[in-house]
Amino acid sequence: MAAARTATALSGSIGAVRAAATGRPRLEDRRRAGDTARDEVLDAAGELFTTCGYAATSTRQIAEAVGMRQASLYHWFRTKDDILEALLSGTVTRPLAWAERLARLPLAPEVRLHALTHLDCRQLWESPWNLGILYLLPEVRTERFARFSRDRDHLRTRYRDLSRAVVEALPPAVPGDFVADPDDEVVFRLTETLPNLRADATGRPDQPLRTADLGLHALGWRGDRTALRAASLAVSRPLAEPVGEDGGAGRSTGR
Amino acid sequence: MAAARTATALSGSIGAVRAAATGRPRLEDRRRAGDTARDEVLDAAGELFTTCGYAATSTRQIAEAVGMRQASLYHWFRTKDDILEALLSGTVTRPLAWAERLARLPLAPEVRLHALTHLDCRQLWESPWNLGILYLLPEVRTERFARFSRDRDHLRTRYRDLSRAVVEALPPAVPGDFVADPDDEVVFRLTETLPNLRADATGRPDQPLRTADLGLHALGWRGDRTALRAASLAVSRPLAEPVGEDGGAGRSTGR
DNA sequence: ATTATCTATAGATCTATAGATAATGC
DNA sequence: ATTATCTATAGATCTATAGATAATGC
Repeated sequence: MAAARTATALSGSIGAVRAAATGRPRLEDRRRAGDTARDEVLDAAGELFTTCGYAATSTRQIAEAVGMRQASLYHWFRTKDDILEALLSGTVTRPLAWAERLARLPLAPEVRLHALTHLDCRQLWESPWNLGILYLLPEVRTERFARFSRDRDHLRTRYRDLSRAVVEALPPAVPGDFVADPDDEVVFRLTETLPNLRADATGRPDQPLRTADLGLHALGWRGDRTALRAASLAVSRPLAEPVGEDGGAGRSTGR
Repeated sequence: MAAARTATALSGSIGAVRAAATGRPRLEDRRRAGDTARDEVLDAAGELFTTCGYAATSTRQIAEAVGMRQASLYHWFRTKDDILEALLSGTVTRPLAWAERLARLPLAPEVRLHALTHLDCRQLWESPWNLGILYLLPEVRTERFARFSRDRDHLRTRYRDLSRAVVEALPPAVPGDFVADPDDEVVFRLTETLPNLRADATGRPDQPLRTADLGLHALGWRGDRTALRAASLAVSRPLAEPVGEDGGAGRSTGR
């Protein structure tokens, strides 16, 4: 409880006091976000993978960024792949849980979809590193990361189901209307572009909310936007919390 | 003219007869699309970079895929980076040229935008390899590829200018309408998702046309879609041709 | 003479393992 | 005793260069 940290106050991202550590001490001071060494590694790897690329980042660079020796990484991860997988699956489990819970709440379909989009986009937009750009790494489509790919496919299906529900609830289309065949993938597609936007550093702070609006609009939904936003935000807040708030906490950086 | 190729009939992608080659002969037969050895290398690298990743692909693998020795690559490219840059800039010069020419044609803004989107998407969709997924490689945001990034920014600006012209020509918004502030980046964003769609092998064959429609719709344009398509296709056809048809020619493969 | 390939290799890395060591916990 | 680190290194690989060689062109 009283135990003072050897170095910076940076234990956990929230400044909580860390218990005195067991094991041989590091040569260098702690400098990374995360309560465990494992989290520190993930933080450093997140930065390096998103800025320099996966294969282009060596385990030595990761270790240096953490402040430990290269070989010490292997106490926490069996292989380099495992580090990438941990990062990837960390981004998809939460949206999946959100989708599941939203599906069971008694809400209008457009509120469900809007809330999911908003939550998902906010995570992509505000997480410490722009992890979304890792999705398209060719390496990721390898058998090695099949589990992650499957999870992401599930998420896509959630989006599609919700989109269909919204489309079915729409008033019947005027014949000759522009979108006779609404594209039920458009919301997911727009969500997927957030990492691009963020990489190009073009975005404004409210991009997640805008994207959620835009998606529903592209789907053909034409209700009262203000009411929709309010309802969606009301559901989002309690949903976002309990899963753990490591995400938006720390830095605002994150090319 | 008569000169028979040593091996397969695969000289050029179109089966044209290649002149007898100067220089020491290869140990292995030709097997790649492309008239010059340089093009063969680009074809192989396109496949490997998009499926295995850039840094994860070694120059030896590229050479093997071409059927030459690793060191021979360096007769055509100074470094491995140069290969990636050639592939990248190959995808962006054409859309830029299209945008430039479209801007000078006397057309309604929505036709210009639709045509550009359609052409650009078709290239992304039909080129032998899914080169679009290379855009997000973290390596690409390095100083090394600044030229490409600048070109792509120009293209984005073209999209934005055209989008603004479309939005300005719209009938004045009904107050309280969903999109009071149309997002003039949405068309470019949707175009950017084509590589994702293609990577996930979800798409239908008319995806480029659908995306062009979808973009205008998301922008708030509500005209006669059939007429728009027809006008856009009419402009697209002559524009697409003269730049050279290496793109859509060859295989239909291309994870 | 020019060109496009070849063989051989230097020098730099990179991942992962083996085993030693310096803390705490019991 | 357990844990988290350290040092040292094996073995594989990778990029790029130097220089030889086998064709065509003049």
